[in-house]
Amino acid sequence: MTDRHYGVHGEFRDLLCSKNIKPSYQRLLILEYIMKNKNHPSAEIIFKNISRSVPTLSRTTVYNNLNIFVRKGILSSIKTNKSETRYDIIEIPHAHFYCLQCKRIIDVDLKIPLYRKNSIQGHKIEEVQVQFRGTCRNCFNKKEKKTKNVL
Amino acid sequence: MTDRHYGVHGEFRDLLCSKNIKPSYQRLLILEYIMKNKNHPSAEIIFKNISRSVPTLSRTTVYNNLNIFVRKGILSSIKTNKSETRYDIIEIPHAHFYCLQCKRIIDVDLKIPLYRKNSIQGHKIEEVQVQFRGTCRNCFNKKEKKTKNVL
DNA sequence: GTTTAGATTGTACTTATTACAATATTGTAG
DNA sequence: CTACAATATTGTAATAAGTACAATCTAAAC
Ligand SMILES: [Mn+2]
Ligand SMILES: [Mn+2]
Ligand SMILES: [Zn+2]
Ligand SMILES: [Zn+2]
Repeated sequence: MTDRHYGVHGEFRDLLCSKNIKPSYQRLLILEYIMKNKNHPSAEIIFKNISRSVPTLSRTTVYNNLNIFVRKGILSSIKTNKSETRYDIIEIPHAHFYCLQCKRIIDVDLKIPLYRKNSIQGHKIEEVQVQFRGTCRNCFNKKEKKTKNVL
Repeated sequence: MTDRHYGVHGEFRDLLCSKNIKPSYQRLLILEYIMKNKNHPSAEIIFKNISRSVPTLSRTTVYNNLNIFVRKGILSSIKTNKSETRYDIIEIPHAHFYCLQCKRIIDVDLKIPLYRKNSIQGHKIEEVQVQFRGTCRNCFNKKEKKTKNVL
C-alpha cells in the first residue's frame, strides 16, 4: 500500500517481479506468510491469519494468487488425504511426511537421484512429489505415553 | 445376489473375506471393476460404469465401500492436481505419473529402497507415494506433431 | 488529472464428498 | 420356515473447497 510497507518486503517484492507478477499489497502478504510460516498452510489458514490484520481481504484473492504462484513456479501444491490443498515454497527439493493424526506436513530431507530426472519411461517430468503418510514422532510418543498410563 | 453370481467372483470374494469385509454384491462389483480396469478410476467413473448394468446402485455405496477398502488396506487413494480422488489396488509398490494434459495416471516401475523403510526421521511410515507430474509420452508426441504441421 | 490495465472483492455457483435416516438384505437361532 | 438382529444399501440433504463472474478499486503511464 504505502512505499514504506513495500520497502519492508523488498526480498519478496523482488521475487515477484522476477517472475513478472505485480507485487501488490495482498500478494506480498500472502507470500510473506508462507515464507515466514514454513508449515505448509492451506488457503483457509492463510486467509484467516492475514485477514486478522487486513479485514478487507477476500478469500478469492487468496485462492487467485496461490494459483498464480503455483503456475509461475513459486509454490508447489500438496494434496493429502484430506480434500484441502496445502502450499509450499519451491526451493531445494525435499519429501514430505503427512501425519494422519495431527495433519501436519513435515519436511523430510531425502537425497534421491529422482529429483534430477527430467523424464521417466518417455514421460516428460515437470514435478516430483514424494509423500510419506503415517504417524509422526510427536503423535507416536503421545500414544506410547497413554498406553503406559493404562498399564 | 445369487449364489451363481458370487461364484463368478470367487477370487475377489476371498480377498474381501480375508479382510473381514462381507462380500456383498455391490462390493464385489466395485472391487471387480478396479481389478479389471487398472486405470486408477475415480468414484464417479466407477459409479457410472457399474450403474450401467446395476441401475439401482447408489453413489453413496460406492463412496462408502471405497473408503472401507482404503481403511482395510485393499486400495490406496491417490490425489492429483484436481480435486477428485482416484483409486489403485495395493499390490507391488510402484510410482505414478500424472499427465497434466490427459489426466491419466500411469504406473511407473521404480525400484527404490524407499518402499521398504517403515520409519523416517522418527516418523512411523504407513504408506509411501511417489508421484511425477508432467506431460505423458502420448500427449508429448501429439504436441510434437502439431508443431511440425505448423512449420 | 485522465485513462487504462490489472487486482481485489463479494456473491453465486460447482463439484466431490459426507451425514443421516429410511429401507432392504443377510445370517442366525428358535 | 420364521422372526430377529446386524449390517448394507439407498436417496436426499448438507458440507467444504474451490471457481466463475461482474462490479469496484488501484496504481502507474501518459
Ligand atoms: Mn516442505
Ligand atoms: Mn498404479
Ligand atoms: Zn502427528
Ligand atoms: Zn497425457
